[in-house]
Amino acid sequence: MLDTAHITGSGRSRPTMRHVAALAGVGIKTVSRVVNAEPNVSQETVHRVREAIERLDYQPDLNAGNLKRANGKTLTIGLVVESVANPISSAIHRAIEQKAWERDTAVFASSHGDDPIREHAIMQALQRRRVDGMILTTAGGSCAYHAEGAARRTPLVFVDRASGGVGADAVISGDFTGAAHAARHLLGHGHRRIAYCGPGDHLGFRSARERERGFMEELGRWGVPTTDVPVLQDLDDAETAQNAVATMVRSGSRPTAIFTSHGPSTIGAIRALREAGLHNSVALVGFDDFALTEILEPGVTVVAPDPERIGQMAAERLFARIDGSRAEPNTYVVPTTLIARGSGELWPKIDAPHRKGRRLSPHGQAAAVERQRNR
Amino acid sequence: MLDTAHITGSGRSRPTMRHVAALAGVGIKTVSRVVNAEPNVSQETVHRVREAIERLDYQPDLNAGNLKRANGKTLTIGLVVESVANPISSAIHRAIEQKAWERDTAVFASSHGDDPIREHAIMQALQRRRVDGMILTTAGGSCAYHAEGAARRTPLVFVDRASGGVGADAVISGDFTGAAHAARHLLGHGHRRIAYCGPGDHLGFRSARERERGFMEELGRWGVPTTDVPVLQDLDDAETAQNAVATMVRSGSRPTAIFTSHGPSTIGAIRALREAGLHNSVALVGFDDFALTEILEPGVTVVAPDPERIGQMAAERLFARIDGSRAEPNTYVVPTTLIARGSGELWPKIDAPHRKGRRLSPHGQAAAVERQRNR
DNA sequence: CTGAAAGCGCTTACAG
DNA sequence: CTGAAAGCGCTTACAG
Repeated sequence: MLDTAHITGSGRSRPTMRHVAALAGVGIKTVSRVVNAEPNVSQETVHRVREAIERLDYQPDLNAGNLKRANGKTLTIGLVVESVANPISSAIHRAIEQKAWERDTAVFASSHGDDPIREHAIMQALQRRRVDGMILTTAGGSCAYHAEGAARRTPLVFVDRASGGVGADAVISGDFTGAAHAARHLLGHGHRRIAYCGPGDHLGFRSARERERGFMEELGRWGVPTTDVPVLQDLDDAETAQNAVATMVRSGSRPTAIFTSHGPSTIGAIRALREAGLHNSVALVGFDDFALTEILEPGVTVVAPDPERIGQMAAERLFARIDGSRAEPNTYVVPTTLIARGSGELWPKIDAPHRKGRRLSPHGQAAAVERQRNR
Repeated sequence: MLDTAHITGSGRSRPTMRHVAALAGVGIKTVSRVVNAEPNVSQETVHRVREAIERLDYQPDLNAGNLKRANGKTLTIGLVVESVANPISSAIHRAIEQKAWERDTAVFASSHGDDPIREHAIMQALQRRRVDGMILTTAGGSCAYHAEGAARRTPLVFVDRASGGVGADAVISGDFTGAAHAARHLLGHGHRRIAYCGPGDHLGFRSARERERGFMEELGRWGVPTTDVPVLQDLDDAETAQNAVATMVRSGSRPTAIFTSHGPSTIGAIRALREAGLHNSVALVGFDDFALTEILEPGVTVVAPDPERIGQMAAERLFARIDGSRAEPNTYVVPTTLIARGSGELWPKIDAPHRKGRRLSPHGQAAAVERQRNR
């Protein structure tokens, strides 16, 4: 008997192609043709089959279809990030999803919370689900070899954080160039004593190191010796950053400007400067952008990454691989944008021998939001 | 021949249970037992099979397994929201994903951009993929009947926006109560002339209307006639809101306080008040919370929803349905929290006959962040 | 403790 | 233009 609908207990069982075929009075192959819009079916048959599909509210089972389908594709991909709630990750997600939608591909999204074990478990699960490919912001750690293994079978693209030696494409922000741009911007506004504040690199991410390098090398080019740079490291969250910056600005050798190399340290620095009443005296440029920074006084000058572009490119690279590309794995760098909002355009107020007597520039007025592309 | 690995062109084909069985010298059912940790396999056999799995790097195909599996579950669910990049949605997503992970369930996430057509297409696609259930922030529109149809076959829970008449569970914010709380807060600080600013409800969302109702009714209870309330509607984005509020505060009958009923209108109001130099004179309470509101001066008092809790509850409801619950569909309301940061604690500076001569309360000093649970 | 047969809902490769 | 047979990689229901 075909009609098992009324004997299965839990919510009538779904109709299958055979139900449709029986109702339309055709073979299942004909139903398959209609469902997949294949040619060589008479108008009238198409019509009858469509009617049966409608009547039964038939929905083809994609998973069953994939099982024998020639190309072996499931039209699904997996996205694995630290947290899907992170603003940058979710912007990346949105962009990837759009590209995927254009290819009828669905996106599994999940968070590993920087736990390499969980990252590995998630990737295993995705492979068991036979995703066509994966996009990964890796938790790093010492489990890179897992990714290596995965990449052998399933196309893999790294986003936002580098591939850590795994032979796969990666799409990341221009950390080095962006940080150098920030340094140049502050140097150009007369600062020579500029503090570096950033997170630790205990997770082994390249980003933090690259930002520090970019910052330091630019200072070096302008003749500022590294030993003259106050460095606050391991500021992993806003509170730690706030305390550290507060201590620093209270000290004798207060910097005239601060570069913060990630969001939390920027927020901490903003708070510390406000609390000390120095937010209009000590210049600040932060890496990473966030909401409301333009409402503060002064507005916060930032080096903004471009998560939409990162997501787009990652999706493009992944789909190219899925389509069979055998090109050498490459790392793609998406340029950042320096957005001047005021805090980064303050001229040194104290200890500025090289620009003695120079006053605040008009940019210090905060309102002008000029955008400069970094090269 | 079993070993087709070296003859398939595109990246050696994956090993199957039969490959493992052949290598271990057992039947495929035995491999199946080991993979699924079923009992009644000798220690030694388990060991041999495990070794073969390891050697071949075998990964069971979950989709194939699901095909005949008794319970018919795929251990996947779908999340459909306006945009996965929206902070509230992504926080909800994170919470859902956590609950799902505990059940070995993977989450498809996608955005409909408030397009009902796309919403429908996404839900269709999810059903073809045989998700066990769906969580939906609906685009509304007139396509509610689609959701109705979907809910008949696949468990469905609405989040963040109400179900619009579809007989399904919903988990939403306490819009009415939260807005009433905001009104009460401002009334309690001496305000009687309080403006309402919010988005239009052209999309048919209940939230906007509920927030307006909650606000108005509370005013009514305090003896403020509705006709005395300046109302700015259709402020769908920050820019529109900024212009409208700017015009309003320049007018003769400026309100002493403003309630903004969603994020963009709050941002617009903040900008307009700052531009007019009134941010320390006109009180402001906004619905929805966002980053950095505590750094502004004064800090922005908000009625904050609880997306984590919303996501958790939505997942709990969905999984209960998936597990067979036949309870009456219900709408669950997650309470909001009023976070006092300064802007909502300003006392009226002009036109405050009922509290003549009363000065700024100490709360007006901004720093104190007191949290009050609304009832 | 173990495995051969049947079948999940489709697609493929054919034969009419 | 159409459909019967075989098979995708597993699980189920049995029989040993």
